[in-house]
Amino acid sequence: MDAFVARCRKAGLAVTPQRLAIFRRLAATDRHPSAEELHAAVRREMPTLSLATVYKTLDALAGIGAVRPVSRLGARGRWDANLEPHHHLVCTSCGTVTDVAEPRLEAAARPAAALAARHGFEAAGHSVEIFGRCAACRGRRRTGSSPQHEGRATWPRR
Amino acid sequence: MDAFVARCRKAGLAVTPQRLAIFRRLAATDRHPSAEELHAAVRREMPTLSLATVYKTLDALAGIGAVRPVSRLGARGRWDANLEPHHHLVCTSCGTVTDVAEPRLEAAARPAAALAARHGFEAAGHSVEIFGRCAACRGRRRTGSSPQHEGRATWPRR
DNA sequence: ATATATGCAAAGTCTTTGCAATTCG
DNA sequence: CGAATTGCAAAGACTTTGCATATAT
Repeated sequence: MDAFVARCRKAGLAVTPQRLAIFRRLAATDRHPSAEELHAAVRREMPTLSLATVYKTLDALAGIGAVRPVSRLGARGRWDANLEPHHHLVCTSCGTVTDVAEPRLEAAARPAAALAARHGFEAAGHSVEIFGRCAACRGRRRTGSSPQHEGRATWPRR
Repeated sequence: MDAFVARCRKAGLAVTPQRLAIFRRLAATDRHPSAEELHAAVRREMPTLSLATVYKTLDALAGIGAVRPVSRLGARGRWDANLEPHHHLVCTSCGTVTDVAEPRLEAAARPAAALAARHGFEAAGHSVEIFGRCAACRGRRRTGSSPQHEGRATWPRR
């Protein structure tokens, strides 16, 4: 919690009761709540909290890397007809997703099935998501100088 | 394409021009389009196609495993304050996401950075998504007898 | 004091649903 | 022909935005 406050200060973000409550709640669960679930939960102790503030806060905290979306693939539905095992390079800057087929990555995830079984989980498949910056975005250079976390939940549409 | 038709027939899904066009388009790209992007694209050759049909079709095709959402994590935004490297067991039946920390998976995914670099991609991290059925859903038993693909894009909210 | 953040309400975007007309098997 | 599918329009769900008020530093 202290680290969180320090992080906010360092980034120039005001430390408000709302942000503290939202972060505390998110840090206390591993259930990967949605904005609405967080809102409902935090609201019990802070009944005036608005849903809009939850959205704004998550965005702000993701921006400083204090929090992150569960998947880097963005919040919108995207579809694939490629049923072969393959993995994804997800650009956290522009949001493009590039397929990669790499047998070594297959082997890599092999311990996964055993791991899953230990949780009583019946694994049907897996996929590896590698996130970072694509060639095009690297070429474009970073705009700012402050550390980039690029934790936004969605990206501009193509 | 023949395989697709066979798959529909086998599953008892009617083979309509709309479904053919949507599948053909999706199979022809690796850009992981959204429903709206597909609609726009297919519409050029089939101007009467409605967006609602695209949604219904993707859902139907995912149900027979002919198509799948890019991520099994669902289309809604979910958040995480756990910044430690960890992976996810995603239940394709109820949609719950369980964290797993497994050092061996870390090591195993090491070829990822090199792989990404070969694509001009600057990897910042990765995560492994293992999908299947969680213990609770296995206990609940399958309802039907036909093959389950459970490719739906979203799950009922908790 | 002043720049930021909050809360509200309205607007915007994405997705689902109900239903009559149409099409597939 | 009977069941399934389509297109439309309306409803629903989720997220963002503008702005006046309140708050953090």
